[in-house]
Amino acid sequence: MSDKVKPEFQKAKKNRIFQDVVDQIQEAILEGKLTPGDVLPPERELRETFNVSRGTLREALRVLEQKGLVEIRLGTGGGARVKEAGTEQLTETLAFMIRSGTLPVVDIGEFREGMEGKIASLAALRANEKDIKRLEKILKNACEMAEKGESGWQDFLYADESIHKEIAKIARNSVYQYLMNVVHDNIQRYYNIFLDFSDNRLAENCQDLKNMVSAIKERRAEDAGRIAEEHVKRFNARMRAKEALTTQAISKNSQ
Amino acid sequence: MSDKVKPEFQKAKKNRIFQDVVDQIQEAILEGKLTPGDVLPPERELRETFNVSRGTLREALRVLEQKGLVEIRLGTGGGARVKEAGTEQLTETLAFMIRSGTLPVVDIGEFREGMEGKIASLAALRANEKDIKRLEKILKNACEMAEKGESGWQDFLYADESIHKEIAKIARNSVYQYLMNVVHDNIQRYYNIFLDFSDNRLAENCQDLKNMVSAIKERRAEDAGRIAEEHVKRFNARMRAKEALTTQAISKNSQ
DNA sequence: CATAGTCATTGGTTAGACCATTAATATGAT
DNA sequence: ATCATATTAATGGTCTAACCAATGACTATG
Repeated sequence: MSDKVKPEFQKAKKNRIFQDVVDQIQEAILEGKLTPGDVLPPERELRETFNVSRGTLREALRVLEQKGLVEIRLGTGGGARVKEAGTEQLTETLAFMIRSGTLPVVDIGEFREGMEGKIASLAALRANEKDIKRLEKILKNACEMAEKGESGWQDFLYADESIHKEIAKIARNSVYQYLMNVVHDNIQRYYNIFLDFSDNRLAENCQDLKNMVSAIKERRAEDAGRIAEEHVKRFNARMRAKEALTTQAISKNSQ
Repeated sequence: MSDKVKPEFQKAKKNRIFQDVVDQIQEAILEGKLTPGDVLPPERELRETFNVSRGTLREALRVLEQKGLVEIRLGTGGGARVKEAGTEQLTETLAFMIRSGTLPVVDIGEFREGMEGKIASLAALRANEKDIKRLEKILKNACEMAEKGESGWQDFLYADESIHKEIAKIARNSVYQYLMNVVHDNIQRYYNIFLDFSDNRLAENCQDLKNMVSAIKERRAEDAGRIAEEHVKRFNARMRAKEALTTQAISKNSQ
């Protein structure tokens, strides 16, 4: 039955020397032989170590830099520093996939429904008093903005974003927190451009937020999750409707 | 209130020429001026177009290649081809973050609980007859393997993976489907190494799968989601327990 | 003591050459 | 005529050697 095993190997990309250099340095980082903050020797020295030309070495450094593994500084005391593993790289790639349509926005929206629900549930289970206080403070601010009507609209959107991200933080799961941020920055913020005051239904949204925070405060995890999910679901439905209208208008114009 | 706006600009990375070349080509791809399959002119020609040295141009190409935007072939008729936007890049980055511990495995496990639940629910809503048939076929195979006891264990694991991925496909959401694959390949497969026959509780797992498929078939979305979530939750709990034991044993050894 | 200038270090860029791989084409044996 | 083999042109991969540009430390000068 071993013929069922899926190899999933990577194509052994030619004998490219710079790739070998990349692999060696990357491996050193993964094995902890190089840790964040470490500075690699100057290019002219590394060139000798690896016994490659400077050009080849630099191609390797470009790849490592693009992978987010090292950061390169200019001038005296400059050079390639091993970076703290971060999420910028992932974020950039995701952003590109969204912009280019590789990930359909409807799918992302739907994904967000489930994610926000789960996050709210977890937050309800894990919030401490300090968390609740911060949350209520932001909420108060948001609703004040909402009450100002159209003039407070932009600020409400900003406060709304803060609340969602704060809840993600309270859920204390780095994966959810990261995805939440990236989705918000690439989808919600994009959608908000097309929103106008009437779309936003400030009072309704504000009430949703209030209910959600209450549920979290009172540790009603299921409720919190359900409210959050419904909240996002309604938003998505409204955006889809708007999108359909836009598409319709465009196809009408192009006739 | 415009002082509240979060800029989130990127550091204007110095006057690096190759970066400018990267930006221009990337922009051309995003704008559709370059579409997948297009072949860029040879390096020696591009060098003149951008008025840079070949070395600089090649550094730009390395970055574009690393970003997954182009693929470079050798020999006559070779060159840089614009690639179909894919997920390999994202996958590689994620795999690195998991391997390096940037994303804690417990967080990923917890994330998976929610995700698998949601996927099962969606699958229940969207499965057609063909989907169900495929699913039942894989299920039957999996359970036969399970009944063989220890000898069928490895095959059961493989069939189990197939079922989960098939359900993700049925859910018809590219984001969930992608995340499911990446998590499975990087976490589940990793965990499986440490599993032994007794851990796997073949009969219990098989029953879970049966219940899940039934729920999907009968469009009981809530049930399907709950069963899937519980299934993963139990698995995670078992792995955490095992991990704690291992850690304990290690610290005992190192004393 | 402070300010401005000098200089060594290190990444960024250029130029030109040659090597290695690939696919098309020409050549030759059967 | 057909198929195998050798040639060749196109193109990426690598090397060498030089010079430019930014940076920070050191030094001289007021």
